[in-house]
Amino acid sequence: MRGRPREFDPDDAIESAMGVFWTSGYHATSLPELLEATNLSRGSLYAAFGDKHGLFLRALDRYIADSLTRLDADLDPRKDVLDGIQACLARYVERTSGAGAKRGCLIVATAMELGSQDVEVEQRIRRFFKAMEARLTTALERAKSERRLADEVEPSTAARLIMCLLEGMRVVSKTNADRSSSQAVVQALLDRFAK
Amino acid sequence: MRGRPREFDPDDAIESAMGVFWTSGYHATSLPELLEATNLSRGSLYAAFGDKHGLFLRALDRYIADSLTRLDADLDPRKDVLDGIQACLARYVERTSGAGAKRGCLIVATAMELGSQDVEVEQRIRRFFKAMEARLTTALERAKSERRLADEVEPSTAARLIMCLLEGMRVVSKTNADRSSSQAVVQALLDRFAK
DNA sequence: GCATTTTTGGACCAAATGGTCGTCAAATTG
DNA sequence: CAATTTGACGACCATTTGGTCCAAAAATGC
Repeated sequence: MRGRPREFDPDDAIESAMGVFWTSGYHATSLPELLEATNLSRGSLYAAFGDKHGLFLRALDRYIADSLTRLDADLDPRKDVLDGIQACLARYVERTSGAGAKRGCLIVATAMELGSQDVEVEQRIRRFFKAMEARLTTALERAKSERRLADEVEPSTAARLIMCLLEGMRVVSKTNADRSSSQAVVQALLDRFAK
Repeated sequence: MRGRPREFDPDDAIESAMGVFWTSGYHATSLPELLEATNLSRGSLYAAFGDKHGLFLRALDRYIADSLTRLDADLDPRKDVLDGIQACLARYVERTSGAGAKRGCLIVATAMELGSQDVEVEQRIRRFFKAMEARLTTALERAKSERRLADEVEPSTAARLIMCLLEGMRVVSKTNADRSSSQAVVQALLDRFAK
């Protein structure tokens, strides 16, 4: 027998929970906040996700998946490589300006808060950075083969550099958001690395 | 009348507290942990520092002061500019390798955890980044005037770029520490910006 | 030695924490 | 419809949280 079906959509709940974790971080988010955001009762939440930690992992997975989806869209191999990279950088400029800047990035915040204490989280963060680095490397290798990169620029190193730069922008812009300065930074980067 | 003098050194207590906050973050650090690390009783700690938050601010101030001191040592205007910048970068490579990498950076962690919720913290973090950016800018301007910088490199933009890159390295290396890769990144940076 | 001042340490507190559980409602299936 | 499975809800729980307070001790200055 199937029994009574769920009244709520787990995906919606995860999405809502993600928003709270994103805004407040893991430890600073309390169960009551999660319950209010998801419109769930304690019982339902625990039945569906195990516990706070389990729900957090689901929310983190969602955030990571979204990020990689966007990255893949920007670096679409059917588009012009440099345009793709530029689009990717532009997205980060956008995210490090205005209201979005203050909210920061769930991945960066989680890496710093739990990265070295929670193995399940650590795995996920590590994989994300590996994936991001790999995608950037692929794009840069393509650019290189098309002779669109400055000489002596090694794709995998440049990929790591760009990744670090972008994540660092998210950190700094948490308190020192400045669109034009972010803009100038990525422009300077392109000027130095692209032909 | 003077009354009974303190039995402990507040600076030592701050130092110990800083270590705990550095390892665990603000919210994840409990009073008992702080008491054990500082060897203080509740009463003494509250009399001396007000509350957990007050102690945290003192610890953060200490960490920031130490960081700026090191930066000033590296970028000493009496030394060769490029050597100074190189030393500064090398220090970050060191800090993003091995055990230190997992511990991360208290400033970055705090920026992400409290940067947009705690005004006193926000101020301190903002000032730190401003200070770091200013010092890098000054150094780069000096390099520029000595014609040691690649043409078209604008000091203040490059300073912001380097700062973001370094802080980003601390984020990424929290879970993906790799000395040779950090090394390669800063080398690539220098290759592209210095003459 | 005495009075005063300050520190110390821990008992104590209210509030909030994450988590469990039992009861009732609801939908499905035969 | 009846039986059964499952979900929803909120009361309840032990623990831990950050914080207060007070009695005792210790060092000072007179």
